[in-house]
Amino acid sequence: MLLSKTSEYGIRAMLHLAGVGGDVYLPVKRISKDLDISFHFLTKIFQQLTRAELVDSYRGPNGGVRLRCEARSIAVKDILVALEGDDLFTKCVLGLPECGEGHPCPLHEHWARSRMQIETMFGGKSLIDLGAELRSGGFRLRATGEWTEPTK
Amino acid sequence: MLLSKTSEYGIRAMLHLAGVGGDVYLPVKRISKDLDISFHFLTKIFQQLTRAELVDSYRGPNGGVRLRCEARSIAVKDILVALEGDDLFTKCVLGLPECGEGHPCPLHEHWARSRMQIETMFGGKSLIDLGAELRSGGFRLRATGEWTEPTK
DNA sequence: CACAAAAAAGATATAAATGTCTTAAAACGG
DNA sequence: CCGTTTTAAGACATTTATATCTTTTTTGTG
Ligand code: FES
Ligand code: FES
Repeated sequence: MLLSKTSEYGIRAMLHLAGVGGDVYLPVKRISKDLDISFHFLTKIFQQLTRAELVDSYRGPNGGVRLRCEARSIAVKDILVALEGDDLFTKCVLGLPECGEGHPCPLHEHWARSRMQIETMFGGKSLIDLGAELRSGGFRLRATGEWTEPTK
Repeated sequence: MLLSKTSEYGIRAMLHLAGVGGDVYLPVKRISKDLDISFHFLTKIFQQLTRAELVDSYRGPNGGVRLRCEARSIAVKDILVALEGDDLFTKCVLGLPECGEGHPCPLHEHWARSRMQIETMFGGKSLIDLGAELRSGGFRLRATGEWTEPTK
């Protein structure tokens, strides 16, 4: 309910890249196998992330995708904004137009606070940091099995 | 992105009922006009809420729907759970099965905390209280125009 | 009983999200 | 220059969410 499949897959894939780290290109095919996500669907998602300049892509043998060097401090929030826009961080929880103090819905005050906490949660930690935690072990990015650096 | 239209409409309609208060039945037709929501769609939503025993319904002239007397302390969270299940309050933010400390995703610790704050936010205030605030004025439940008690 | 009001239920239509398949373009290696 | 690997792009299929329309059942009123 909270996030779309597109966002879920996108975040998982980006965290996978963050775990690998470095400046090597990882083929989308590889990622889709490692994380058990539909290859073609994931391709579309990475096309969006490439256009949003969060990843570099390169074609041909030894090609693939990797985190952008220039934007290594990107957070999960940036992925969400690139894939879905910033609705989650700006819109009225009841779907009313122009959320603001001017004409609040009955939940506005409460939601505005929650919304900020969510924004901090998604925005507070960089992919770099999350990638390091991932390498330190004990986390997963797919249904079963702990995360491990992809071999080859 | 956060809530479905079903949930948005359902919450708005229930808050409208809470604002009216009392034990009078309000026709769905009336609510749909007051809040500018598709009548037939809203009907389906109230059928769910009736089955979930959050509202009483009554057919025929002077019929309609009203908040259940027995469940006057219901919160927005109860509406959400009735209409969409408790995924928002239990599931992994990345969509992985069996969210828990046992096999956490990289966001688990962060999300688990946010999730609890969201649950508190939606669960903390009763519809009764929100209805009273609504009557005190200054809030809206539709695109434009402050909320007012429906006449007739 | 006849009629109108209203929820309940069912059928259908439309739009959006998700998923799959095919072709094209870029890059590399012989 | 040819074949392979890879992203990019486009076309299509399936499923789910949203929306509308029609029919049935219950209830009250005259
Ligand atoms: S107006 Fe509804 S959350 Fe701001
Ligand atoms: S496992 Fe992902 S939020 Fe708990």
